[in-house]
Amino acid sequence: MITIETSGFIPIYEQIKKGIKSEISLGVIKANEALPSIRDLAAELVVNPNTVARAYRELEHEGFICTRKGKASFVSENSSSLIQKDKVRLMEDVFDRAISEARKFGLDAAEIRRIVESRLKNQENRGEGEGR
Amino acid sequence: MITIETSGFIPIYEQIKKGIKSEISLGVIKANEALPSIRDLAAELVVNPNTVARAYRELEHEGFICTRKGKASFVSENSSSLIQKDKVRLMEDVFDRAISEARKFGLDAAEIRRIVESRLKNQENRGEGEGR
DNA sequence: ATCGCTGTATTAGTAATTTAATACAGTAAG
DNA sequence: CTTACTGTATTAAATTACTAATACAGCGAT
Repeated sequence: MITIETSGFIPIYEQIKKGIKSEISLGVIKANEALPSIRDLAAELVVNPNTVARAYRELEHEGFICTRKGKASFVSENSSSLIQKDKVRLMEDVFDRAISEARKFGLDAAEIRRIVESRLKNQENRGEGEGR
Repeated sequence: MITIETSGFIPIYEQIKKGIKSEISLGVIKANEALPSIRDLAAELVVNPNTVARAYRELEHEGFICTRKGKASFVSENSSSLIQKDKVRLMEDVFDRAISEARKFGLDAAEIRRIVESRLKNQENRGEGEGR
């Protein structure tokens, strides 16, 4: 289930893209399976169909899904390996950003490790599947 | 030195706010010292003065700096303790986001620790003071 | 062919960010 | 007082993301 954060600065179509990648990565949607239709997903997320369409269009352009007009959008055959590479890059990026932000505030490696540990524990206690 | 990322999704005034907080936190600007003038900083960052003014206005509203019209904006007397609290909150937020993103892709705590370690090492090797 | 679903495309409107050009007001030095 | 610097305020324009309404085109079942 994809969750949308309207309060942040991250565009909805980016959140949708990341959400789809996540679901492919987790095997919630498998290769050659159909994604939800643009209109359905838009209704579910309470978002404009065009916003979902943009996410799908970009995912197609990046090779993760392929689209057959009139039928549906499908997870690409080779999505697994693509996602795998993308996942590594994505995660490196995410933590690089977090760490360099911490560095900007003068935290050293030890303090960063401490925070990560504390947040890992904190999130474990608040139930597994909850995004927020 | 504050760096602005125009390619991202984060508003410039937010980046400036974070940059100032960082410099206060690091002691680059100390309590009761004057910040660069709005026009100077705008020229340095190649940004509109209004954008810097907005950052200053919000920082003042949050209590980090105080402004004397006709003179300059100064770092607040009690900025240290304020920043300290804000820093903790900010860092928790940053790593919460990173971790919950990782969780969305099915990474467990061990894998997250491994990535954090690898990125910490990676950034050490690429010189200390570099943001990117 | 018609109906109902799919994705696609176009156009227009709203909201937020940023830019731009000004004008105003306080401070300090000449 | 004049000059030159501070921050502040206002208004308009440009840009971008998102929303909204609508039309078009492909696919498949009836």
